[in-house]
Amino acid sequence: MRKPEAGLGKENVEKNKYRKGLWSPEEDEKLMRYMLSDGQGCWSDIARNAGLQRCGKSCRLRWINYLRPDLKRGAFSPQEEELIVHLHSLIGNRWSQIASRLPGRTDNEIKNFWNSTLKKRLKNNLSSTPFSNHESSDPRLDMMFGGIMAMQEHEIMSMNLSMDSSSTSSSSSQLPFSATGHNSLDGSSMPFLDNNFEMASMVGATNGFLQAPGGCATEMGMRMIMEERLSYGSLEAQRSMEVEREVLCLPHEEMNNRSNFDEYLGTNEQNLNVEEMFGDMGSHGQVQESLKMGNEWDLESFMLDISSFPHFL
DNA sequence: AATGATCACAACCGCCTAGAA
DNA sequence: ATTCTAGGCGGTTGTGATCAT
Repeated sequence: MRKPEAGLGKENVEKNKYRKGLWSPEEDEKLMRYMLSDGQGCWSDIARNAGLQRCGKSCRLRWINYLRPDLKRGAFSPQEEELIVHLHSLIGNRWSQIASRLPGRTDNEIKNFWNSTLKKRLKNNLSSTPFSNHESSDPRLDMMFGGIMAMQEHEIMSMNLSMDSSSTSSSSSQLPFSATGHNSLDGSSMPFLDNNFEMASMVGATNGFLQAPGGCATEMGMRMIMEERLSYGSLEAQRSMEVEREVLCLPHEEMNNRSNFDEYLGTNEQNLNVEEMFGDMGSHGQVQESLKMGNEWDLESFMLDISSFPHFL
């Protein structure tokens, strides 16, 4: 539940000047008209000049998420869904980054779609069998997932994974891993039992990406990544990883239709490094910081750790 | 028809960062 | 160097619509 209104301090009096809640068609029209005719200046000025009793922040949100002319409306296409799942498996809850690869879609829209639809769908897939009813193209993959999912809580906790899956505040979202070294893999937040499926994003992290803030990669995403790995020879595996890196740097135009995207995946062999990939995410320093803290995680150590489980490989 | 449950999505909140003062 | 402000982001909540009973 939302916190109750705080007392009537000066700040609250200031805040109360502004209207809240759903936007009326009149307000939409005012903002739209102002933005299309003279949409300049900071958002608080825009709010004032457009004659709205809204704070600038609210206007910004409304414009970005609803009024912007270039927004794509309607249901997500299967290609978009697939792309969201894939990108999420790689970078987690970085909705704005995911949205930047889906022209006409907003981070809010994708986040809502994920939380209300995709997450549930993936969860249902998971629960229909002891592990999943997903038919892997490679039996090794099913063994691997079976092994992972069969891990007991104490076994997982014994893995020296210092990751922060709390992600309940955006402060944690600013750090790829917990700056405090806090290991949130306690009994209350098992990576495979909550909605986040942390381990999947850890595998994503092996592609050269850091684990997403708050984890939140999916089993399906993990499978997609691992299937790609297994579908290539060892030499090809490296190329696959680079292709994934490329995905996150695709210009919008490349994503506009699936055929372009497929063609892109099939032909582009450029090398990119993490700095290039994440340069626009402002996380370069965080990447370095995370590595300094010794919180990095890699597939090899993951494989070593889980290879000791009796039902694995 | 009434009511409660569920869903989808709009909007807000709190935090962070960058840049200006 | 510090403070302030705007903008950006992810998490969370509110609300209307739809469905099930």
